[in-house]
Amino acid sequence: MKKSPINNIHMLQIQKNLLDWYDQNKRDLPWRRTQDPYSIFVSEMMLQQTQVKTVIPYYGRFLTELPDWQSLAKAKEEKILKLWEGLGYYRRARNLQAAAKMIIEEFNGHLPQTREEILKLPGVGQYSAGAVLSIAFQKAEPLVDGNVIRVFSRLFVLRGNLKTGENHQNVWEIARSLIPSKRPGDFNQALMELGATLCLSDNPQCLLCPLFQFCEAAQRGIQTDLPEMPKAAKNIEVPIAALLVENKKKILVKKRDENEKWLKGLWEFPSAEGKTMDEGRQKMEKEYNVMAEKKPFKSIRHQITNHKIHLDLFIARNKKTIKASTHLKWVTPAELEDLPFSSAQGKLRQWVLKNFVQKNNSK
DNA sequence: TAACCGTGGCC
DNA sequence: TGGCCAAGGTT
Repeated sequence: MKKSPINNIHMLQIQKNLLDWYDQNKRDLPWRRTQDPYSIFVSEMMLQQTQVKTVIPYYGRFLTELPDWQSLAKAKEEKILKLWEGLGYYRRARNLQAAAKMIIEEFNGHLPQTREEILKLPGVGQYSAGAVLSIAFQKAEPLVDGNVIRVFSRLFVLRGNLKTGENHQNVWEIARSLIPSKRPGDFNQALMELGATLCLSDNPQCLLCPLFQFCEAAQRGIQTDLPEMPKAAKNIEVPIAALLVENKKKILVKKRDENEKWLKGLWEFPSAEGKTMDEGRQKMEKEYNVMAEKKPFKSIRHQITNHKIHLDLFIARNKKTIKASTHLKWVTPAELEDLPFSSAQGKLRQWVLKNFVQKNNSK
């Protein structure tokens, strides 16, 4: 174990300055108004790799519809995905329900209060375990997220990629050495709050920072050089052709199943990836035995992590009726709106509801 | 271990 | 406007 970069006096002052600053400056966030472990757990799942501003509207809606472990465990997956629609990383939503079921079946309806047990829940890693234990149960458990990494990298001038290997372990050890037994949840949140509001990646507000006098990087004027992040992966272009098939005022949609690579359980216009858009379109014509127009009805560009998706929607005429199944469905415009869609295909849906359906109804 | 999973906001 | 990134987890 590496020696901590701080002595005891510094540690106490850092704790005090940070907590005092937090008390004066913390944002009024909905999950800071509750002590309910379930609500806090839901907030932490939503906040994984997702900014506070994005989560806020989802959080209240979700808890109104699914206020406790029981209702979440019993809910239809489709309902949960609809509440999650647009938030991304949809595996989180499915894991959340799996966690609710496990809590009811294996933990007597209550969140476990040890790191070892809470880590057994799907979708809970070291960060979320620390967050829930400290915030909901006042356990002196540390947490490390992107904010903490950025703050520590500057406070102690930690170099290299802090997200992997030995460096990452070191950050955790510092976090553990710093956590106070009094108000651990507030301390953890204060650390993240600092990273989210002052210790910013691009333009850190060092003059307002309660830790300025302790910050090694600020003293040396190298705060914008830290943290040292690895280069992002190169983007990959992905053409995807989607079909708009209509019959008797109903539209054909497909549910993505379990062997899909991503967006599992979400609905979409039937679609196929190809090396080129032409190839994708022809795949679809063959699979559904339809004739598609050569020109797309609507074209969307969408970024998913490092994939640049070119999504084209082609109007198709069916030669014979396509049979519905569990994964293939004919829906009315109203039903179409109620299905959980991904963001990219959701844009297509919006366009269809606005332009295709209206035009169709008026003739 | 490193690549993969989504999205909207930001400059 | 294109590239980068955020209260991470999983495999």
